[in-house]
Amino acid sequence: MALNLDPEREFRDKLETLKGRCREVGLKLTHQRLEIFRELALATDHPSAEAIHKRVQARLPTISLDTTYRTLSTFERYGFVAKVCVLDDRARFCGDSSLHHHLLCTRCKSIVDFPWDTFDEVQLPPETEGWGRVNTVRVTLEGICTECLKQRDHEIV
Amino acid sequence: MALNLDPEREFRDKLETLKGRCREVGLKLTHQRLEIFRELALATDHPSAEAIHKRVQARLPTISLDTTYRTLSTFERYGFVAKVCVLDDRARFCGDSSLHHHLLCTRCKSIVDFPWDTFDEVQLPPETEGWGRVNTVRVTLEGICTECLKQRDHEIV
DNA sequence: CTAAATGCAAAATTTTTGCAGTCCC
DNA sequence: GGGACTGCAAAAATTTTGCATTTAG
Repeated sequence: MALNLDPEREFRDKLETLKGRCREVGLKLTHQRLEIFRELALATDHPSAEAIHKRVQARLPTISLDTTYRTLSTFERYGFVAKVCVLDDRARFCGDSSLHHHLLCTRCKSIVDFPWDTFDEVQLPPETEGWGRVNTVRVTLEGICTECLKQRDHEIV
Repeated sequence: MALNLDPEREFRDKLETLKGRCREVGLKLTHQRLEIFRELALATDHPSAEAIHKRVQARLPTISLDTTYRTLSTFERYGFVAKVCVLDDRARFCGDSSLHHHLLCTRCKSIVDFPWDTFDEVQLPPETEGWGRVNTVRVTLEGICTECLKQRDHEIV
């Protein structure tokens, strides 16, 4: 959702950050990695590894699917991108590693980000005390998006 | 977490519900389905399809893995069990279809349920308005459980 | 120049499917 | 008894890996 008035500008900033991080940890910034990162940073639809691969192929026709997997895995390990789960079979990815939550349409599997500032400071319930150290709070709202509600009226779920 | 003073008793209640629901929708209650349901209803660790299969094999040595998959899929379609996502590769299942949330240890991948009564009536942020119809609110707290914190001291995440 | 990354092909893993026989209702 | 369900085997789908070659730093 996070309004993006100048996506290209924002992308350039993200790219600078990426370059810096890669230098810090000794990762090489190849064409393939660069394009995969661009695709994810500019995408708003949380594509799967295969979808990312197809999109990147438009710019780098020779990129292989396994490199896409390897790169996503590497990026995820360093926190440059995030894996999002859809209760489906394939993983979906997110170029925005800042804190946000997800709206998931269980019919068309679309995912939309949304912020929830007041929730970010919410107090966790007492039942979670003693469990360990909580690092991230992820809220997923499941439902049916307006598009799908329009299309087919009232089926089951 | 939900304290279970008499799991067998509670299981019998769940079983009656299952029988009723199956009759309603015309599903046959086979040995295989019964044992898969029992395993999940009594489990607290959100096993994978393969783990469920192995456990059920102790009682039904001839049950096949594909039947396990088919049954879990059927049960999920009817809402008798739930699929839980671990950002890992394999799906994990939950025999408790009532409203609750999850604590996920990113190190050992253990999942613990917890209730959050005050949260259940929380007001969603304005950014979600107009998206569509929200059916479920799922909160996942990611972190490191005490067991893992004890074992290996302070590694990266 | 050198270690790391890529592409290819092949494998591993997880999940699904067709079909003949079996079992619940 | 009849249609739904199971087991078997085989396939499909997703993700990972070994190795020779290429490339970034």
